[in-house]
Amino acid sequence: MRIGDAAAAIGATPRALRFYEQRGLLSPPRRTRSGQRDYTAEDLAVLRGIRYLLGLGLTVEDLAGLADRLPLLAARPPGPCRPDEPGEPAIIGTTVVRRRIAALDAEIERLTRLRDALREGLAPIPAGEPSPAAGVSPPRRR
Amino acid sequence: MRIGDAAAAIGATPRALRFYEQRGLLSPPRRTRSGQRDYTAEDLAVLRGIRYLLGLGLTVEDLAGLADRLPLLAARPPGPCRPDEPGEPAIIGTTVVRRRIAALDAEIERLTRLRDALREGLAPIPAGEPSPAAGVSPPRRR
DNA sequence: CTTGCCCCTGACCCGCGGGTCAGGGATTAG
DNA sequence: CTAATCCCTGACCCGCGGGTCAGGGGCAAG
Repeated sequence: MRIGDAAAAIGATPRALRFYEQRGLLSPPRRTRSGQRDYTAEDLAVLRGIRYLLGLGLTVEDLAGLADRLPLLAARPPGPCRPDEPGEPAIIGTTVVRRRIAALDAEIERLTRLRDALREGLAPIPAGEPSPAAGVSPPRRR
Repeated sequence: MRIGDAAAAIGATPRALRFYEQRGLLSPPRRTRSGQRDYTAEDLAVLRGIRYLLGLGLTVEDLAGLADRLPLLAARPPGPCRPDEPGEPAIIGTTVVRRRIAALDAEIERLTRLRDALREGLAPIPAGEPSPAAGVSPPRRR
């Protein structure tokens, strides 16, 4: 299956598939004699898993760190993950996922505070220099 | 007052001050004969207002749309804003602020759903193409 | 006069998940 | 054979709030 059809099958674009490959989320698919990418059904399953996890809020970088487990996840019989089972792909419960949840929590709290401050109305503008940690610019990770 | 001192006084950088000026948040300050920017106390007050509102979550673009009201806000005696008073700078209660609050609400809800899905554990990967509206990529405004 | 710090403008850089183009080759239908 | 459609790589683009550099001028102290 060539890249255009594969992309359409999972609801993505050819560009996205090449991008995932470049970032190491997906092992490079076979090529035809003329150099065109040829995706197998297993590749499609892995790609669906990638899209699913991205949709859950994980980043491309997160998934690059889990790349070796992604085929296992895709091959696993459907059903909720049991992180404590040995042999589970253990995507959930990994450090990456816990960190992402913590990051989401922090971001949610930050936005909630902002919204409340804005809703509260305009308090007097503090005279001194605003605390630099007040974060006028969004958090630059790493 | 030259730009370095002005920036230090409000807890920003010279670059940020030039940036606000370029984006129309701040009316261009006077220049010395040699072309250096010279900030007055009123300029500093407006700048503090800008930093404060940015810290509340408004964007530079939002403030550019309110630029004419910012000096009024800075000159106003301190105290909470009463949006219904005539003559108030009426920053709060303007369309811009309501839109920003709505945007924050939407973003908070989106992140909350993501976090819950991630916390929930790994549901089976849906077989079909993931709904393209599921927003694997963050919302591209406008 | 020199040294050292400040200021000027213009231009490119960041993260993130790709979109979009440019220039060239492959595949397929008619 | 030709035309249409696909695919390849490499490079630049987006928003956002500035950071950082490059190359040149200003200004005060010693």
